Amino acid sequence: MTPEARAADLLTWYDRHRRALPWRAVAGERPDPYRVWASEIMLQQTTVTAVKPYYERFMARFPTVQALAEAPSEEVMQAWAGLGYYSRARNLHACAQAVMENHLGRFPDTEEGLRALPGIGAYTAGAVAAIAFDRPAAAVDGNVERVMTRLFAIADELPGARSLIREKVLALLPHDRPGDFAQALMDLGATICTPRSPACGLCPWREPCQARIAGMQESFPRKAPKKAGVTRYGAAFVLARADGAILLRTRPAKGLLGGMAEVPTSEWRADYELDGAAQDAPLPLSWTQVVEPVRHVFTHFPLELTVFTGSVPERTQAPAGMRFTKLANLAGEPLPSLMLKVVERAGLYSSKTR
DNA sequence: GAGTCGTGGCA
DNA sequence: TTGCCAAGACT
Repeated sequence: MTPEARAADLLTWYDRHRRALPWRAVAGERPDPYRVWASEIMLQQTTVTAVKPYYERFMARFPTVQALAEAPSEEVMQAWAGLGYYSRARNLHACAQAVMENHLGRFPDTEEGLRALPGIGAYTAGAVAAIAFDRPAAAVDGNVERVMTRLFAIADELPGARSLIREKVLALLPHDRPGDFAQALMDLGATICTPRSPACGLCPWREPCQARIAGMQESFPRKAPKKAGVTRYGAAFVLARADGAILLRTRPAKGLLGGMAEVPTSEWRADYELDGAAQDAPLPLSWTQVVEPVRHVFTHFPLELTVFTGSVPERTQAPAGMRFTKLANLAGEPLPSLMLKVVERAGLYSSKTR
């Protein structure tokens, strides 16, 4: 079977089974590059289910690349709060500004041009070029890696196998409908060629699939085992002022939770000693330890924060570099999920699902 | 190439 | 409950 015929089988399947997604143009209509790009950034390492509500709110709030570029960064971070990987939001904002300043408000329509923008790597450049501009580009994400390693029974471990996978995708690219081909490959991976219990019986590529023929579909792709991180510990201080405000500060722009809001905390270390926690408090006063600590799991380490609560009179001024925010205005702060958990554990706030 | 960087859902 | 991981980029 020729590569063209193989691609045609996938496109036929796609025409029947394509998912309707908020950022996806209806068949036959030209997608908005801004919306395609924004959705691709949000979808990096993030499930469709998690992205949907964020995407809708984000588009309502920042309808155009110009609106996004002109927005204050705190507002962008607030809109992203809870989605994770916050460098994406910082790069997203920087990218919008670069598009306005260097590209007259239009996204570049080539992989190379897109790849040069902040936050756009090999995958996203290919995806936007293909989906938004119908360029014959390979968009190799986790779905595509899974589909291709199975189709060709590629036993090399990831990420080493990426270049080979990319070659395989390029060899299959149809000269018409490359955008649909990219989306079809991802839909196939997301709905049929799933990590566990793939629905091979429904797959348009079940016959040529080398992994399925060997009965080994679930053993692809092969990945090196990742090592577990060491748990870190620390203290978090929830200070309530008599007027119903709590003490917050902004984290440094780069690094973990960069640019996001937090309650004051100690350092987070594997050997943190709770006995001396009072010395790490933002103010010297009578702190009350909450019995059950907040547990949170980051990608590379688990964290256990012991929460301390305290209260101060209404006239109290915030220490340098910190601020008091009314609980009623907490939703306007760029609080990551971890910090929402901390404030909830202190008994001061109850957040609905974001 | 390997480490950093979030979160929530699910088996 | 614990472990795994989802449309990756950057250093």
